[in-house]
Amino acid sequence: MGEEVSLTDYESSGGNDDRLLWEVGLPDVDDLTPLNMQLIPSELASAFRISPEMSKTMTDVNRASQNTFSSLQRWHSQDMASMNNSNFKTFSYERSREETVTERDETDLIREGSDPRKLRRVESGGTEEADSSLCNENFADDSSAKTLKRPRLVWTPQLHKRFIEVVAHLGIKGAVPKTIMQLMNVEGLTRENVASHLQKYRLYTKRMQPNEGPSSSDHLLTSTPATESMRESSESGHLRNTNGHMAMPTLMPYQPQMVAMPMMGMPNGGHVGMPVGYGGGPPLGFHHHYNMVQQRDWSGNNFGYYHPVASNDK
DNA sequence: TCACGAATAT
DNA sequence: CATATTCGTG
Repeated sequence: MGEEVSLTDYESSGGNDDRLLWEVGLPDVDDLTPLNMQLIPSELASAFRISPEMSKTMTDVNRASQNTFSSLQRWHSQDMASMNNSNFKTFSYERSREETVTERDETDLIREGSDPRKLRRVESGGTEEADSSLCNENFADDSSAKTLKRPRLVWTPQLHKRFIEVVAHLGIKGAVPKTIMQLMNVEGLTRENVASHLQKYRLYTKRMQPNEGPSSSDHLLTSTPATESMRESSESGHLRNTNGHMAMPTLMPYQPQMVAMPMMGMPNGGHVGMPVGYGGGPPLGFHHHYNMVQQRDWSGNNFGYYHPVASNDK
């Protein structure tokens, strides 16, 4: 459950700390049941033949924590490569799957940690932000970051959803990589990542406009380029800021979480939200095929690689 | 110099 | 396919 939180803030760049957010509403330390406390009375336990190993010592607890941490940190580093065989990877990967399937929606959009390029984030406007959190880089060890190649980003349904939401709320006009990236506020996400995804998105988007109506199929396919009616429906005007940061806690016009997407494994049925601001009668979310094998679907599941950890979200 | 985005490359 | 990278352009 919430283990993914922010241990990975290697450098939370644009984001403001999520930690605060995560802390809000959480029980106080003393409100929590001590981890080393027995949850089941021994009599009861024995009655149900529950493991006799229930009482844990603080040491045990700590050890467990350590493990958790390590697994969360596993990425960084090329070591990943070396220790690759790792069960770590597999481990968390599988877990994410389970969790994802269930229903958690936003919560974790994220991505891994290391990050090569993002050192330069502060640009126009921003004065504040950055710095403070930037330096973190927990494991300064291996040079890390820059120079390192990060694993390919996998656009999980969550990420994609975020993406769609943001794009939808910026007009066609404001939907450019940098801005999108900023609004998504996902740790580790780079502009390139977004640009690439956006390119594909636009592609699908276009491919759907010209209505499939193969009407006069054969010839003349390119004839109807028209469809030019673009207009951004939503006045994207506000929140744009366009430049550094704007952390974002305040804006986000859209509701960040409306969970429950009906579309999960449906074949060609539902579509994800479509961009409200995209050309006239926008195409809907694209998704591809149906087959749950191992494909990813723009509308739903993907069983991908590492599923990042999370942070983000206002 | 930087960011876009189309074209290419993995 | 899905992503990443390159590269001409504004």
